[in-house]
Amino acid sequence: MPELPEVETIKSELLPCVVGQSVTQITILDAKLVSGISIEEFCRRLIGQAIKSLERRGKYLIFHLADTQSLVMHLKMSGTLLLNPQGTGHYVRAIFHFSNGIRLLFRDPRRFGVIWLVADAESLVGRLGPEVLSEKFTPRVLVQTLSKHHIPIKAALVDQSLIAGIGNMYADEALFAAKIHPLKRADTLSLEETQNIYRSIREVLRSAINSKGASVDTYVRPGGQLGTAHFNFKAAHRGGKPCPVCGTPIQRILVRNRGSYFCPKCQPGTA
DNA sequence: CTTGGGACCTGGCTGC
DNA sequence: TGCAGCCAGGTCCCAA
Repeated sequence: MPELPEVETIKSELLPCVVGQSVTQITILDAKLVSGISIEEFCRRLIGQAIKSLERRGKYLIFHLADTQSLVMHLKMSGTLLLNPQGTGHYVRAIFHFSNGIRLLFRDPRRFGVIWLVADAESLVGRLGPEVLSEKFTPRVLVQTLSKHHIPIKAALVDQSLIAGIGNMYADEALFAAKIHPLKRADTLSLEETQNIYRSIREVLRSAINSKGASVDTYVRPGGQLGTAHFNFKAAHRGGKPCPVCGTPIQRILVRNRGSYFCPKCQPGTA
């Protein structure tokens, strides 16, 4: 599942291959992939454009183009970007060719991913909250944000309009590390609990970036290698398995209709 | 306005 | 073996 560490890894590994290059040819294999404009217009406006820079914002990947348009991609759950893979393989929804001969494939079995070509990327990412790893996201910001919402802390952490970048699995990992029950209401947390969550979020995400993301499902790096962050998971996707701290079986519940894993002994609480 | 839950999508896995 | 049903989940949309 591409969350912040996965998209950040993709950005870093794509960057040296595409920045400074121009798009020479595009093949769209799934008409649903491009949002807002026709395939014809998409290709006409994009072909010949040089990639000026590559940026991650939340879980969005933004290719800034020389003419100030932006090519924006969201991989959603099963999207991956592959550089010069051997063969083509299944589930490829688009192929981009670059002036240096590189081919970039958008592979996406569940077909949730979306691509936009927009004049201003802010129209898409402007509603996101502060970047979770940026200097703007301070403990004080988290305290103020959480105090305004009477919703489960797990739901608050994955709400991109509150904080940009945290997804389902890393929210579970951060709450495990902070020993907070996922259903505890955001506005009922103590200052100390919130500060623990803040530290845990940053640590979990930085560690996952160092591990090049978590290959729990379809995620692979652009070169095809797996990430290794999932080997460090203590709660996420470990239903029924022993808690690494106390041995109690990790429990799975639904929070906002999303599978949520936690240790009922280390993260006591409420419901 | 706030909060909660379903829809979208499909491959892989489990259990009868 | 075959098949129904569950599970993965980011974001949008609608209902209470």
